[in-house]
Amino acid sequence: MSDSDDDLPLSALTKEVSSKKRKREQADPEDGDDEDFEVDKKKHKKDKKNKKDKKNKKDKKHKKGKKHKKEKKNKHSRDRPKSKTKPANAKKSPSKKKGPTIKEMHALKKLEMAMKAHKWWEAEKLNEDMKWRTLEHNGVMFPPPYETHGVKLVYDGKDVDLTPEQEEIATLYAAVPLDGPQLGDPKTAKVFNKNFFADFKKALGRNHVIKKFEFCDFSKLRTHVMAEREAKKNLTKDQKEAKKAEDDAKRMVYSFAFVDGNIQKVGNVMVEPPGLFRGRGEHPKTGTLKKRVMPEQITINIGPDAPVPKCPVPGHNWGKIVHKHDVTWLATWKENVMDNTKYVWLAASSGFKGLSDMEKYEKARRLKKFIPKIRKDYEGNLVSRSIQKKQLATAMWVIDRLALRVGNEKDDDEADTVGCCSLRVEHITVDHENNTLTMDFLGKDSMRHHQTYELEKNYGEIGMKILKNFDAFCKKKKPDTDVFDQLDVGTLNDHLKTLMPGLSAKVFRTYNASSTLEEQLEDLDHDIPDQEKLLAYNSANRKVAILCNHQRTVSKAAEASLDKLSGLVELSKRQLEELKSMRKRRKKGKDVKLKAENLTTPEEKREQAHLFLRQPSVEQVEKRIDMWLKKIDTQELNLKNKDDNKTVALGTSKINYCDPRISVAWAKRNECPIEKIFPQALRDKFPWAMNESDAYKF
DNA sequence: AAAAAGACTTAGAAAAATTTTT
DNA sequence: AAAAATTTTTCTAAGTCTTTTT
Repeated sequence: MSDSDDDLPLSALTKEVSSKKRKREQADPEDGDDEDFEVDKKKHKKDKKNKKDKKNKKDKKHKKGKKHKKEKKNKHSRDRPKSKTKPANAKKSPSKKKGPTIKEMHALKKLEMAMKAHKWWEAEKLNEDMKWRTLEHNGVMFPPPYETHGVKLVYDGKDVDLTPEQEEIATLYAAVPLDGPQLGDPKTAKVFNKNFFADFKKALGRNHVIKKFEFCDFSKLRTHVMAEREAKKNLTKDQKEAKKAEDDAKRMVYSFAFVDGNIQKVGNVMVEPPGLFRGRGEHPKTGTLKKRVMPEQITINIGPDAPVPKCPVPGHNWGKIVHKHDVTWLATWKENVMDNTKYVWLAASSGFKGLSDMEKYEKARRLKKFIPKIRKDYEGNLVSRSIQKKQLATAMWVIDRLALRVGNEKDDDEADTVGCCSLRVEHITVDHENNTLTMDFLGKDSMRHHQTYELEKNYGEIGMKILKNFDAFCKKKKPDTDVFDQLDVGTLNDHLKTLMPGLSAKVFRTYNASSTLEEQLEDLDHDIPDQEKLLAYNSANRKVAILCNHQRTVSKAAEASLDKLSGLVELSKRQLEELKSMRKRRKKGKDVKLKAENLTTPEEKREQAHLFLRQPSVEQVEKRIDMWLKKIDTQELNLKNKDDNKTVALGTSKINYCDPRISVAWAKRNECPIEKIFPQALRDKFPWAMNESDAYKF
């Protein structure tokens, strides 16, 4: 967007975009179907008339928006830092200068307000399989073309000249970290290198000097990639800001769509750039070249009356234009590695995403009401004479009580991971002595699920039936055969539908997570610090994350910081001991070691923090002992918290599983500011939940 | 009926932004 | 002011489940 329209109102802003579009000429789609093309032509004829209609609509909307804006403003001045509401002042002071210029800020601010003004969750619903009436957007952004750098790949000790295409692939390889999840693990690295080299060779063509991966030396390229990264990091603050502003400006054009006349944020604006496929775990295709996506591969979904955006790649055009009212994507293409369909969607804050999210939580609440009936259903069938029924019942118990995913079948060219229905005998251990069931398998994203369940202790008679069933299902079977050989996901979900309309296996996880959060969130003293409220919230959140097996790998940095912290605790404890002996000495009137005068390094200062400058009284020493006891307490608590959290990812359940109204209600009841527990993105994602009453029950 | 395609949600890693410590 | 630590956002892979095709 050019500078000139930064200060225009929203209606004018969009008009400007549209008029740009109108000027553009739509070239013939290569093999686009005739029907679609017809519509485009018609649209061009109608364009002028449409413009008028649109303008009227927008103006109306704008007025309506204003009313909301006022309400918003009041609200915002309360919960937003001053610096954001007063950009005019902040702008002048050089220290506070950040993000877009004030002009751009105005435009963005307006867009933001317009988006927030539209309460899509209160709007009238369209009929069942229609997601939109009108849809306008500016297409998708493409990654910039590759720029060659001329740094050489060394083969068998000699520099090799590569074409730009070849150089690009080699450089992509050089960017893969040697200690990362792909190349850091010898087993994965082997597959990665094999797949990469197969594609690299294809790009090199026949009879190229490069024949063997082992003779390729990427170190020059690697150094180059590192240097570029470093250079980027070392830009001055101003340079970084300028670059960010420039990138944002380019992105801006593509960042918004109009759905039924309402402005909405687009999610993944840019088509995925070329790269080396980084599958998780032992993925057979890891390292495969993910090719650059050309406009001809892209299908655009847009309203039949909306102007078709111009393809931004010179000399190219969109593959196809469609007007599918029953889907929510703006663009789609086929990715070459797994042959999967990729989409451009609206952002999480949009009505498209939000509406179905709301429905998801309502469905989970409905399940809560149905759960007694459902349990009755499967508990009876746990002892059915039909193996099929028994397996179905047992699987339902696993999904209900252990919160496992359903476990669809997977292809041979995917990582070998499982869920409930695809569990194999090798994943199960039944312990008849303790009456426990141990599951050890790789789940989604190849995350290990390793749990021992105390079936008798925690689930009594039902638990014993489950144990017996697992034993029976695994007996006399090879380790690599399915536990539930008589059951498939389709059958299971079909059965669930008979128990509750619209029910499927995944709803259990939502229900389970949300009700666990509600159970675990206790009401607190209002006058404790926010920090402690947050801790309480996180501990409830952690229970949910553990239930759902949401994990993260401990980064090196996290490991180091933990070590450092435990070092600090050790130090404090040593100092405490020293203080105690100091007390003894002072009681006997003996002198104690004093703090050195000229402590320079931080370590020295820390080491001697407990010492005094002159001989202390016994009382003074005792006071300090108390201080140190408290200090150790906080440090140990802090350490324990971090340690408990290090392998657990709290975010996933917050974003995807926990009904946000539970959190909002809790925050209200406990006078905990919502931004302590929901960062901006979450507040934007759940606007429909932000005003929930404090009495909300899931 | 089975397989494949399609559309959408869910997921952890990595990058970027922000806050805290030095 | 720089660096380190921590939090938040972005990216895209990997699931679920429904619909369409064979």
